[in-house]
Amino acid sequence: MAVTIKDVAKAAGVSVASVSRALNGRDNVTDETRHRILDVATKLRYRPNDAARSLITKRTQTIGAVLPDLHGEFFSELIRGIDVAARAQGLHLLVSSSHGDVDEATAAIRAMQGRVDGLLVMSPHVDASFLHESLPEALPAVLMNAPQDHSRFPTLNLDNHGGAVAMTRHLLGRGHRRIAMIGGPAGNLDADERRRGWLDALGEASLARDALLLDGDFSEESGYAAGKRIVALAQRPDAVFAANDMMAVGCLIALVESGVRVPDDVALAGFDDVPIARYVTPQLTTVRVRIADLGRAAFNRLIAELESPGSLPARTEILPCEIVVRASSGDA
Amino acid sequence: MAVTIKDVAKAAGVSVASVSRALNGRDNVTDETRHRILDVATKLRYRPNDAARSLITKRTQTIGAVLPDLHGEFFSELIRGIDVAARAQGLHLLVSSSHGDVDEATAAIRAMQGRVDGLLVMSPHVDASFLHESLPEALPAVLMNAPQDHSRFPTLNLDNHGGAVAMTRHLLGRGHRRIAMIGGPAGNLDADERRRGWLDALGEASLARDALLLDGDFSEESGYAAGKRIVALAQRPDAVFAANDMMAVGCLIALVESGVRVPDDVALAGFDDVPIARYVTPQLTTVRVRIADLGRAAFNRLIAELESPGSLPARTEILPCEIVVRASSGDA
DNA sequence: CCGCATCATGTAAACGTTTACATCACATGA
DNA sequence: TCATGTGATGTAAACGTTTACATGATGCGG
Repeated sequence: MAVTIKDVAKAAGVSVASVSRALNGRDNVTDETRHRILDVATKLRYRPNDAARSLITKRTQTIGAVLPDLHGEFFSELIRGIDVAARAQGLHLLVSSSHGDVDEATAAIRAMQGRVDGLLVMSPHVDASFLHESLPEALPAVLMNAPQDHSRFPTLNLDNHGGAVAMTRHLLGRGHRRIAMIGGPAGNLDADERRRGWLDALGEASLARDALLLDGDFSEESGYAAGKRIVALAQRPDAVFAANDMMAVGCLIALVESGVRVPDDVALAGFDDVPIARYVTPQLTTVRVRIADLGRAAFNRLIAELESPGSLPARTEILPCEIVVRASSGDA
Repeated sequence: MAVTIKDVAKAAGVSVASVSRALNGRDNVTDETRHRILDVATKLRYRPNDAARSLITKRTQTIGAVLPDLHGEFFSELIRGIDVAARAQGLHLLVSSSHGDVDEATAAIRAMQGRVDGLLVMSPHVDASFLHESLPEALPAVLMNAPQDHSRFPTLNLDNHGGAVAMTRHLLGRGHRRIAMIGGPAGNLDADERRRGWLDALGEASLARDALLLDGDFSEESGYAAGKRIVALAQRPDAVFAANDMMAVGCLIALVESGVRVPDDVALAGFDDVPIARYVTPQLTTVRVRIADLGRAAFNRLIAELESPGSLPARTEILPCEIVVRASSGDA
């Protein structure tokens, strides 16, 4: 029923080959015939069948994004960044998000096989190396926030460690000595790196020995719970560094509820710089991660890989973070 | 290079037809041969070629989502809702977002043709009817937040009008009489409906005559600007109803900066119930829209359409909103 | 034991492209 | 004038499936 290349060929009085050539901008077609063909094609509202085209070219003009169960702003920034970049290249974007664990992500990748020309994978799971192994050999892929242990794929990571070090140093610089951390979920790479950075910076100041680490899972609730625990502590920390902003916000609410003043009694810092960080009172000191940049960089890397496969070494790139000092760490 | 159905057939000692039948769960295959085929297939790591399959079946197992330039939470909630629902059905999700105007959206739809079995389209543009006309006849589609003027597609809308009426009544009930609105961008359907609801509710109270409408465009900055204008007003309103939360937040910041107390001097309300609404001080009274529900409902509608085309009438459904009273409207 | 229905399996066409190769017209140079 | 090169166009194979139809075996009633 739909109009095919044959219909166009017939109507234009040429062969299908010529139509194909004209439409794909090959140079071995007379300008005159090309024009005639193009005219007919638009007149007939011809649209090439993508499936047929993919079948023979083995290209889908689509890239896939496999993402973990990210929340809110992070997620939208990332997807939007990738989407815009993809559209600029005339590529489509197939997404599969909210994968809680490596198994789900692996399944998603498997399902995308054959539907995409390349893959953008974010899997902040420490056991993600297994996932990398299960990525098909032939499919170009770029990893984000992935463990960089001998992966055969280009990888882009945030400088979680560096950011955490910088923030901890900032708090030390403000004169704080007992700097507690609310950690992220177990098995999460970002959380691990941030914790490590905090510890390292404390170590520099010879304060690592009695460092206080509270459990958290990146949720606001877990931050709130941690805040309540802090309030109940015999000896309160001077400062609390939450492994992400939402936990910092939860903690802030808990502290305020209990009459603990921020930053006067306890300084507070987060990580991510989500929009909310600027709207809480006091505004939250945090580490800014340029998530849109991450998405864009990963996409560009993938494009490079698509255009000349194997040309780039599969090295790991680290995107810097910067600390953003606001009132919650005693800005004034 | 990749293993095809022929390889499986050869290895299993059967014809390609039998392999196809076995893999697709047809019943006209002996259990014994089916097992053998399945065994061979997994052993060979066979994966059907989607392009070839699509070519003949005319199905892509993919649905497309065409979205406007939504921001943050809205966007992620929606995509995530659709994604989860799609994956549950074994469908893939092709997204194309951040379309500022109808032309971009139309282009996106055109590009998706042939790649998707159905379309979810959100286009809160008042001139979207043109877009509907350009949707291909054959492609099932469900519209969200669309003008419902004789569209031939099922449409799901939020009850913007009802929500605005309810909120305005709430403010009136609190004793406010001069209730200003910060409006949304021109040509935006949601903004229009919210404004209309506000005016209607004022009309009920015979207060529509000197209603004060301030310009805005849904951005925080425009809310801030409106707030500054309000501060400068000779006769300030008792209450401000912003057409969305981000403008309400911007306005709040402007008011606080100028020493205007909320809600004591001026009550404030927003629309959307984005997460930030709960974190500002005072917490923001707003209208909750269940965006995830909208996505899910639209998706289910689309699935129904896919399974039995034309069975459902293309009627418009309105999803209710509920008002959430918090401190900014004088909760205490 | 024959004719017939039933049912598993095989054969081959079809889906709509791209592209290697063949063909053909024409210009060029000797 | 003829061989040869060039460049546009046509022919047909190939891509990897699904499926209508053909085939052949098997079981059954008469």
